[in-house]
Amino acid sequence: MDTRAPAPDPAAKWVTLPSWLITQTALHAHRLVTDGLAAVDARGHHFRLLAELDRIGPVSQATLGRSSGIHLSDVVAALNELADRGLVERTPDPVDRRRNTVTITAAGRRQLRRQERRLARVQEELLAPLSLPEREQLTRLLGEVLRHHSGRD
Amino acid sequence: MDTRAPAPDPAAKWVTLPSWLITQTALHAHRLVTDGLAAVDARGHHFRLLAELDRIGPVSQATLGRSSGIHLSDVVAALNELADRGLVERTPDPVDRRRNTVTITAAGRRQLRRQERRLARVQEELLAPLSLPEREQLTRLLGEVLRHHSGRD
DNA sequence: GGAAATGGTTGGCCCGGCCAACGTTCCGAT
DNA sequence: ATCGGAACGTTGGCCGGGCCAACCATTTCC
Repeated sequence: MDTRAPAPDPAAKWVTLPSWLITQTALHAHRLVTDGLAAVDARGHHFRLLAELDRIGPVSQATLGRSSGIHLSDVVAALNELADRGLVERTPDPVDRRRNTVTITAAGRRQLRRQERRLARVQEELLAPLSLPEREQLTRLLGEVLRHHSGRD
Repeated sequence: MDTRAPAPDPAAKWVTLPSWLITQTALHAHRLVTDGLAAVDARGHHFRLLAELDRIGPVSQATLGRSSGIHLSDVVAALNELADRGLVERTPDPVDRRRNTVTITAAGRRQLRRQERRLARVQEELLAPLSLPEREQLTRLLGEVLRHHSGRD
């Protein structure tokens, strides 16, 4: 068959619903990010975890999950993959034996830099059609909406 | 354990990346839409299919999939569910026996109205923190980005 | 000392987007 | 007129990201 992503008929009225515009734009953004990260053998979770690890230093998996907004069960899985690649180290916490202390390795930091470079280019690509003030407008508005829906929902 | 959606630490620098803002806002939008539709026992695909069916009249599944931007294999599944609920009718096309002609029923149209009402309220909820001109700005900018990434990728 | 909370792990579900394979039917070019 | 390629419908499967439940070990609080 086809088989490819068909773009919906622009005449449909629902394609102008804000919820549609946002989720659809997000789909493209997600694709760009996914592809960009895949080019350095990573996925979204990997980046977020490494970035937080680099920012806040060695922590337990639970606090890492909290500060990166990733569900603990997913943290476990992603951390396994990162550890397999030697980008991260898991060592038992001597003071609290329930905990694993997770530390980013030098290789992990290098990989993080690669990912950051990649993602920077993705932003450029994503917002290509917008002028600089428009980009700022957009991020401001999105930030506003996001903040509103973050405190409580 | 927790178990709840943790919000990432706002101090992380990656939470200001446009790609993050968009996908994250989309997550909230998606939740609102999903919940709204679930309240009338529907999902996104159902709405899109019914809406297109109502707009363009009886068509084959393939063209329906194209005009609603849904992969054919997913159209089949969603159509099964709609047919089970009596919201849609599948009749073999006499002139081309490969095709099924899909028609929205009266009940389907009523259900569509319910969904539309629901979704209208979702938009309100989603954009609550924005003023009217801001909402227009946002939809304009998103539309722009979306258009840019739709021609080709 | 014992109940409750916390940490890690495993296994599973959902939605939406996608792909591959297969049988049926139709159509166009030779 | 035939025969190859294309379109149609269907099934079954994969992926990413978000989530939940259950479970055991450990620790903290009463």
